Amino acid sequence: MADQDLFKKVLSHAKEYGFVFPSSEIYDGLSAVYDYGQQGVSLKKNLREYWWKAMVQLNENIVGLDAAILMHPTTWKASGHVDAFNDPLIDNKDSKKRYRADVLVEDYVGKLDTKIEKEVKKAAKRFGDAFDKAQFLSTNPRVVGYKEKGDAILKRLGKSLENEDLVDVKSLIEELEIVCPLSGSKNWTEVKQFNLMFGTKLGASAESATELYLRPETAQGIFVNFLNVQKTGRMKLPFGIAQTGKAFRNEIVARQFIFRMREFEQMEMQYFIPPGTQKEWYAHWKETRLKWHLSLGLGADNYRFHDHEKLAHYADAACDIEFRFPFGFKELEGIHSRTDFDLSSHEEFSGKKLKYFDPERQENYVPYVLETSIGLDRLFLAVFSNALQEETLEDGSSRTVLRLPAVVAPTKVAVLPLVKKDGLPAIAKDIVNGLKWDMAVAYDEKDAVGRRYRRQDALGTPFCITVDHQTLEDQTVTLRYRDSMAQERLSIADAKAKISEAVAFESWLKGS
RNA sequence: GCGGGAGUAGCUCAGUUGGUAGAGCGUCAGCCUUCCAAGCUGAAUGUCGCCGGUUCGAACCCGGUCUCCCGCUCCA
Repeated sequence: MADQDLFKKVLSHAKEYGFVFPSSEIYDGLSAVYDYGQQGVSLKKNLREYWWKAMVQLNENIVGLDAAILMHPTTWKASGHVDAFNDPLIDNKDSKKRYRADVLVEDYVGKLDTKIEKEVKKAAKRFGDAFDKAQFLSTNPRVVGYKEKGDAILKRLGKSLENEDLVDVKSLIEELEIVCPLSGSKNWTEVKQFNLMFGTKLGASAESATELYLRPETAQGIFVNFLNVQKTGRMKLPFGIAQTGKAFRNEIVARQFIFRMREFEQMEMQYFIPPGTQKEWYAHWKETRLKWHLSLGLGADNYRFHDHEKLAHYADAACDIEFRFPFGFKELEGIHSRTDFDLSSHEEFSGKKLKYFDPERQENYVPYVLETSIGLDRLFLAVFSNALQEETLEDGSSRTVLRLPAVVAPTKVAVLPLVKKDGLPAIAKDIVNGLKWDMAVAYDEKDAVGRRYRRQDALGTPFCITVDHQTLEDQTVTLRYRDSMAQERLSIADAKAKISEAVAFESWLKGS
């Protein structure tokens, strides 16, 4: 299937079988916001659990946390988001290209610097060995003029940005006669401020209200609780804090179904380590996280690492684990070596010490942080789109099957009476009642059994148990496998044991 | 935000030069059926994305708007 067709199929299957719906659809939906339906909520919950168990349950030194979405506004100054998530943007009306207004001005100043360098080169050639660069820079009138002009521009830009005086930024661009690099045109729109963080207010009345943000990442909730957890949990470095939860970004363009949403769920683990050990822990978590992904069985070929060339302000190393989505390789999880940037910054802004006393080193220090951060919705999309297959059978007919990893499938087994009479439904319902304490189970008696199998295939149910007339005599049932369509006859207890083993967390994660 | 494409039943789509909407699959009820969809009978479901305009009359023409897909742009 062509990628484009596959993606369309993913969208309609997700809708048709109750996995994902557009948000508030009866009102035409809300751009880049989606709801998870009766099937999707289970798949999503199971994926979250699969991650949580691998992180928290299996690691003595990793503990959980559920921080609030709303945080003290200074948090986002300390984290750098207030600066980094606010971009003044300007469009060129002729080329239709959008630029960051401050970058345009900075590039202009960069050109002045280039001119200065040219003058220096020229002079150096002219004067030879007698050339004194420092003196030349401070005395040559042309060079001094460039330097002063550049400094004045940057100073004015800085001031305008600080005062959020976007009109002056526009004036600056006009006065400097900056042209669009592409079209050469000076036909600019107004400068607009784009804030990637959602704002809201704490307090009912307008006068007394405090401006708040919906968190753009869950990580900061972990950092501000670092000492709380470390002290009350008696944690020793290295240790980790894991958290899943919603984050919000007011993306200018949000696209590709649930891949980039304005409201999304992150699963993050911040690992606190002694300074100087970040390289080895970075390597460790890269390997560990890839293994975890591979344990889901979506195929090793569908993953790759992408190392970041350009590093964010907080990182000294960073990479993504990318997955082959229907629209190409895209980021699924990020692994960042965040240094001590966040904790140090929170120390500075809060005035509180966020240090750890290392009994081995006999010293106090701000720990370094190694972050793993995965988008749950992206993981959902990866698993779902990979699982959806249109299969041609030996007899030439086709079936739609959702080959979800059994450990995360919304329903583990469907119990089906072969026919809707002769007491078979009653037995099937007894089996359902016996199984439902241990696993998610469905019951269906409508239509021919073959059709019911196909319905379960489309929902990703890995097993079906069928009750027939022989069951009345010897208590055996048919266990039917989603992936192979094979069947085998066994006792109810044996069927249950087989299914339990096949859907067990341990069966999937152990050894990976 | 710009450009291109699209929006008709749960899903995929048809709908003639403008004359009050259809198919296939699915769903529901019943029949028939002893293990892999597409057997029989019957039924439900649409303000034709939304608002406005032109017209005697609009799913169709015009304007606006919302949403989705693709390409730019953006994504510390």
